[in-house]
Amino acid sequence: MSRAEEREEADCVCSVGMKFTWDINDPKLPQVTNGPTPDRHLMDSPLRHKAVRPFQEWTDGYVRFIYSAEDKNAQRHLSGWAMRNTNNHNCQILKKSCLGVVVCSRGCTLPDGSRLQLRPAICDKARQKQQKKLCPSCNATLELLPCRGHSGYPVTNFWRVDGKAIFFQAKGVHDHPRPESKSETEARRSSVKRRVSSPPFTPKRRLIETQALGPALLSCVDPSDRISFIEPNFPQHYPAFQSPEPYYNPHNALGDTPATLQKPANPRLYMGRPGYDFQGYLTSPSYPMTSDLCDPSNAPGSPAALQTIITTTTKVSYQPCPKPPAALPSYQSCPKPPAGLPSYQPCAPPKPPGLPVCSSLMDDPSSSSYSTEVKVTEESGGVIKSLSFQPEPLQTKTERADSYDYRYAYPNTYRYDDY
DNA sequence: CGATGCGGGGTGG
DNA sequence: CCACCCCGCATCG
Repeated sequence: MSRAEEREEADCVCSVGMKFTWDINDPKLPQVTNGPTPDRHLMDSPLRHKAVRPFQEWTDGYVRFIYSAEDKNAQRHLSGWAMRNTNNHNCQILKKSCLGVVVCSRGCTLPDGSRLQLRPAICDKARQKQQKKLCPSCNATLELLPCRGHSGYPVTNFWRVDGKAIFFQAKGVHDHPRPESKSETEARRSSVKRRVSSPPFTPKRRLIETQALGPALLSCVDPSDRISFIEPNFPQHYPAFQSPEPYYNPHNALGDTPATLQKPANPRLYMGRPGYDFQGYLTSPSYPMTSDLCDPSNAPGSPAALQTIITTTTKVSYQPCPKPPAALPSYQSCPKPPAGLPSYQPCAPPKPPGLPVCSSLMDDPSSSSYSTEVKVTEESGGVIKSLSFQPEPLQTKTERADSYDYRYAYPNTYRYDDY
């Protein structure tokens, strides 16, 4: 996607020519084009045609994407972050909230210099079990760093199928390191399984596997197995450097996700946890925050004000899962879709109560760059703005010192684009 | 075994 | 009312 196009997508111009954009709760969502390029002639319409984009595994910030209904990853509502289903009592919009990341309570450093960042099990039960395990590196207990990136609550992701597209909207900025991607976790799991099932201990092979999957994979291994991981010469690609993409391919048979479009996590996110710095992140390229609030009245870093705007969109202009019985005659009930189909698929003509007026959310500006720190600065000039209290990316490397209460230390980091 | 979805139900603002 | 959370149930790989 060209620079110009990126710009156009992030076109929340808060002025006379205000260009509205969609919100996951909108009664009517933009139509989607097949091609990658938006229809310029309809740019001024809230319902202007939009183009689908390649799947984004690691979304962050207040962003919105439109994927092709054929996109396998989108169909599965995947995310690199560990997201669990959250009941929002709306069968048309699937809501998921972030579980955070599991880390070593002692914050030890792995052989490769990185830190343990496990993917929290989605299943509650499994997660509890997971937390009882010990750090594969230092034997300390594991700890779940909850996500509080959305006004103190976990970052939420919303999915909605509409027409030929799958709409995705995220709210909040992850205030914790990335966990392993889902595919990595799965890979590790199967790897461990293989190992267990094959008696002959083969150090060589294990090392190879490890290198392929990254240090974080060391985690859930049996303590007895641990020693083999303390191998020197550990590849240093995890977590920050690796592109999630390679691991995603297994799920990406259709190849709708150009690896080149992947972007790493933003180092700034972690300022929220001063006690936990991640070298990997800090050295990784950054990308401009994907905030998309454009209402000047929110500017002054008032989480409260911000929340107002943000959460406003969480509610729906839709009927919560229409119940067949009395009431809503004009609505069909949400019939259970045939196996395989998400039940939140549109099942009734959308009802438009309150039109979510320009939710002041602009369209996924995040996609605007997969560049490096420097480049970001260039591009963002005048567009991406940080709140005054927000330190520069690299300054976020708060020394973790000894204190470990990195949880409630700072408010969320917000960013506003396109004032 | 878990990942996912669904949806009933409780809670606090 | 709304946004969140918890929990159990069911399906599926």
